Parts: sequence; structure tokens; C-alpha cells
Amino acid sequence: MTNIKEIARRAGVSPSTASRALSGKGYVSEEKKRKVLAAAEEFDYAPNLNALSLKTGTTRRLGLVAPEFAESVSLFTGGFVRAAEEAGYTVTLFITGYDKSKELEALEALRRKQVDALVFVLFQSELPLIAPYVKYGPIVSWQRLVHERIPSVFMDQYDGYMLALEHLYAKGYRRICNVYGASTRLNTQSRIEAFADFCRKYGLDPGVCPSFQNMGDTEDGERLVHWWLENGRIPDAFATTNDRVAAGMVSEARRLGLRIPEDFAVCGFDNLDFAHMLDLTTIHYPVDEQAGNAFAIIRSQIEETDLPLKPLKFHLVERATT
Amino acid sequence: MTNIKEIARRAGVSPSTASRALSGKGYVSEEKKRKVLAAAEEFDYAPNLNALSLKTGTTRRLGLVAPEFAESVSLFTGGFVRAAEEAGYTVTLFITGYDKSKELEALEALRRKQVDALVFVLFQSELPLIAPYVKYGPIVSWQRLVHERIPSVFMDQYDGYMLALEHLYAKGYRRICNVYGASTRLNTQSRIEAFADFCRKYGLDPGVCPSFQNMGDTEDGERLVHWWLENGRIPDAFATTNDRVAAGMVSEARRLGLRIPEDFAVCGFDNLDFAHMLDLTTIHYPVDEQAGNAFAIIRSQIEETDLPLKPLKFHLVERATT
DNA sequence: GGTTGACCTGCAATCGATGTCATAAATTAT
DNA sequence: ATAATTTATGACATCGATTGCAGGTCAACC
Repeated sequence: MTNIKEIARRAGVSPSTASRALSGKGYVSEEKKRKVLAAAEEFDYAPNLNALSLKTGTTRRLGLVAPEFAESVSLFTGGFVRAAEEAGYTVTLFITGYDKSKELEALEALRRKQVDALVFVLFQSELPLIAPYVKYGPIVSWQRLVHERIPSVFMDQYDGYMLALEHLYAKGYRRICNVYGASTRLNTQSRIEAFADFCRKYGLDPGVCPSFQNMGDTEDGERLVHWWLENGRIPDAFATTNDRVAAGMVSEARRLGLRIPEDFAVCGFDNLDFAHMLDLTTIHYPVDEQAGNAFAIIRSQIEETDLPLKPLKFHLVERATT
Repeated sequence: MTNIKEIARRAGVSPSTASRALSGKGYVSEEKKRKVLAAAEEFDYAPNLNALSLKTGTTRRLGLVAPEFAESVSLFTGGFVRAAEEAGYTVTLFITGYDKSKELEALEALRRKQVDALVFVLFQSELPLIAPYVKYGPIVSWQRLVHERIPSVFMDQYDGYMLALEHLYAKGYRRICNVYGASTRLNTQSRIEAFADFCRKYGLDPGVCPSFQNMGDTEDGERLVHWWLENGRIPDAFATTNDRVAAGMVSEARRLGLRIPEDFAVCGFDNLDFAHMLDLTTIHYPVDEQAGNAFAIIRSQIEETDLPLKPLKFHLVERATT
């Protein structure tokens, strides 16, 4: 439509002068500046960002790669986008559905300069496949990992899980069942350590209940209740990997007429939206702020400054299920 | 990095030939084609999308404008992004926080050719402010509205609400309380009509219970329960604007020791994730598919074809609260 | 043998901005 | 009065691709 040449013509100056007038850089006489600005106003000029991106080699656009938009991912996304917009960046979404080839597409988008940087929320690909792409722009991960070129903004869940265990102990529960998430995640390892330390501290037998791994969905929680009803004495309390599993346990228990926390207690993790509706005791996970930190790291790398990260802490939200 | 000129040089041809070889358009001898492809492979060539966008004036990037990233918005977003990626488009997110100036930024992004089109999920701005921007690219709305240049993919909630009312009637509830959403929304009007028709059909007195408007949050639901406990005989059933309100009512009732549906029934709307956890009877709203339709409309306009839209229907999901 | 048309290739323009450079006028310093 | 500096401006190259056009070869056809 109306480009800068057109504006220059209308104002009776060269494109260079028009550019200077509009950007405010370099020398321009007051008079011509006025004319250019007037022409820009009149003919509704807006710079073409693609031209700028080509020229500068940068887009002020970041890519966010996530498998889907469930609860905590959308929290993270919201926090990330807000932080980015605040600083004048824009965010492009890549949804992978746990498909590695889709993850590759996001990496290619970085290579083709469609985005300046990438944040991986959760991913499937092997690290050695992702790593070479850092030469095209910063890559940050939410998922916990160890790599010298790809920082991750994870929080070690040892502390958070210990919070849950201590709370259950304080409430008088002794036979505690661990409901862990994916066994491959480093956080599961942290939680296992936390439990071991917890048992040592209070002289409890770590083997009093079996632990469970790879639990993640509401359905897992529902099944778990049934498993226990059919296989021996139900534990005093469950410390779970996330609120979804916890919610599944709580709602299934209610359906079966069991009372919570009298028949058994449940502590969730994450403090998602619906935890409040279910009156679920849980550990609050500051996903929002963490997303802000992810952005800060990216921005630090892009702008070669050193932005401070917000220190984050888990905290207990006590409700009615413990 | 490595651009097409570099590849051309390495392959011993001109950039034009290299371009033709890479794109497969126009005549290129087999031999040179091989050489170009080999060079591209060897030197890890990837086209700069910004250059392409500048040249073609199109980005294959769409903007999605939403106030925040809560439940149903993220469902819509997920559906939209999946549909877009399927067709080779990418989606950039604009989160407004109900701030009109942020909505304007999204519109400006369209004008500056950062995106080819926009979809507004929910917005605050007046239509006459948005409308002029359609000359820069298609704009579609999820929020229901009437405008000849801005199509909206709303579903008239008359049918869905009637489904809820009929269900409550069939279950034997007669004193039904309407819990409506924002009074400014056209959908609220549709629901009021549905209720009027419903009462006429069954010879019920529409004024048997007061109706409520501008309910939207969990907290509204919680307050509503208290209001009724303090102000007269509680209705047999509540037909609500969305699951959040319904969830607030259900969870507050449980907290207060009331039994559902014996003391009162509640029917939600949307069938969000957590409805299952709360065993909430609700009306399923096919947000996913609707987002797909929103994309189809945009694509039709961009590519000047005429893609079919998927016909959508509400349906009842009966659970334990009615 | 000359015309036609398919095939192949590279030059140069283009998309819309920025920025370097040369040139020149106006101003200040010496 | 002259040198040095600041101010002002436009021509032109550049970012990285695509594409119209002109010029060329070569086989086929009449």
C-alpha cells in the first residue's frame, strides 16, 4: 500500500530523509520533518515489518513449542506471552501433539528466521537433535534438562514434594503412598530422594506402601483408588504428582461414597484452577513467574544484557482433602 | 548465513537458476539441478522466510487475539492452531487482558503485515474501530456479532440452552433458575428467548424464580448459593451460563453440606475439563471444531476458495448433578 | 533451409525499509 | 579570512529471495 517511498514523494523529499524523519535518527530539518510526518499521517503510513525483519535479520518474535494446551501449559503460555508483550516481543505458537516431526518444524522456523528464539515447554526429541539449532538463536526449556547451551527454568521439585510430605506428617498421616509421574523425568528422581530423606528424618519405613510411577491423568487417579480397594489396606494419605491425578482420586472416592480425608487424604501438586473447586490441598507451583523467567533468559541472550531472574518458591495451599 | 547466492556460487550457477532448481519451477537442466541441490544440502541452506514475506507480501502467519488464556479460550486456541498448522499456517498470540490498546496493537500487526489475518476470540473494542482494518486482511470473530465484513463463528446458544432446560424438565425439576452471563452478549438474549419459549411450551410461570445476569466466575456461583440460602426457598434446579459458575455452586454446596441434586440440581455449560472431575451435568460445546471453522473461513478468504464448514451441534452430557 | 517452439540460463528489477557515503550549505572556531 | 565542524539531503547499495525478459542452443517440422 503506502510505503515509505510514497510518503517521501508526497512530502517532496527522498526516501532516506523520510526514513530519518520517521525514525528520528540523523539530521532532518524541522520543516521537512513536519512535512513527512504530515504525509505519513495523511496517507496512513505503517512500516512493513517484513522489510524490517529482512534488513535487520531479527523479528522480535519468539516461538513457544508445546505438545498441547492443557492446564499448566496454558498457564505457562499465558505468563510467557504476557512477559514477552511487555517487552515488545510477540509469540508464535507451535503445537506438536507429542510429534517429533512437529518439533523439528519449530526448529526449522528458527533456522529460517521466522522467530528469534524458541522456548520448549515439553518435548520428545533427543537433545542432540535440538542442540545444533542454538546457533540460529537462543533455545530455552521448561522441561528439566542438563545441557550447557540450552538453559532450563525448571524448579527442583524436591522442596515442593518435601512440603507435601511434611504437611501430611504434621497432620498425623504415617502410611503415605507416593504417586509419581513419568519415570524418565528428573523430577521424579528428586521426589524419590525427598521421600527417602523424609523417611530417614522421621524414622519411617519407606516400604510401608508401594509407590506408583507414570501416573499423570485423572483416569490414573481413578484407577488407583480401585486398585487399592481391591489390593489391601488403603494408605493414610497420598502424595501425588499433580492435581489431575489427585482430582481423579478425590472425585472417584466421592463417587464411591468414601470420605476424604477420613478414609484417606490426598495432596495434589501444581494448584491448578480446578483444585479450588475440589477443595484440594495442593502445592502451589508458580508457573506464571517461571514463564517470566524463561522469557528473561531469552531476552538476556538476545539483547546481550543480564536480566535478573525472580527467585521462586513452592508453597502449600491447605484445603479440605488432608 | 548461507543464502541462495552462496549456494548458487558453490554450484557454479546464477541465483535465478538456483532458485528455479530449489523451487522446481521453470526450466533447469538435470545436471545443474543436481549440483544446486547438492550444494544446498552440503551447506545447510534454508530460505529466509522474511525475504519471502517481503517479496510475496504474505506471511502464512495468523494472529489470534484473546483477553487471557483460561479454559475455553485455550481450547479454542488449541483447535485453531492445530487446524492452521495442518494447512501450513502458523499462529501468533496476542493477549490483551481486556485492554483495548492491546487489541489495537494486534490490528496494527495486521496492518504492518506481521500477520495475514486475525481471529478475535473475545474483545472489548467497538466494531467501528476494528472494521476499517479488514482492508489489510481478513478478520474473523468468535464472539458473536453482526457485521457484513467481519464474519463470526458463534453458535446460537438458543439450542444448547434449550437442551439444558428440556433435560431439567425431563428430570422433574419445575422451579428453574436462570443464571445468565454478561447482559451485553447476544447469547444472553438467545437464552432468555429459549427460556420464554420453554415456559410457554410447558405452561410454566417464567417468573417463579428471579433470574441472574452477569454471572461468569466460580465466585459468582459460590455467592449465588449463599444468596439463595438467605433469600427464600432455593430453586429445584439451576441452568447456568458456564461450567465455572456451575462448579462454584456445586463446590460451595458440598462445603455447606448440601446434597446435589437432592437439594438442588445444577446444569453447567461448555463441558470443560473439570466438569468431569466434579461430575457436573453440562452441555457440551464443540469449541475445537468451531475453531477449525474459524480457520476455514479465514483460509477461504485468503486463498479465495470456498472451504466447507463443519456443522456443529451442542449435546447434553449427563452426569451426577441433575 | 528457414521457421517454430521447447528448453536453458543469467541479468536486472522488485518487494520496503535502513544506512553509508558523497556533497554542499550553514555555522562555529581559530 | 580560512579552516573545521555541524547540519542537511539525496543517490545508491543492501538485506534474500523471486521473476520477467532477453538471448541463446537445439531438435523438429514444413
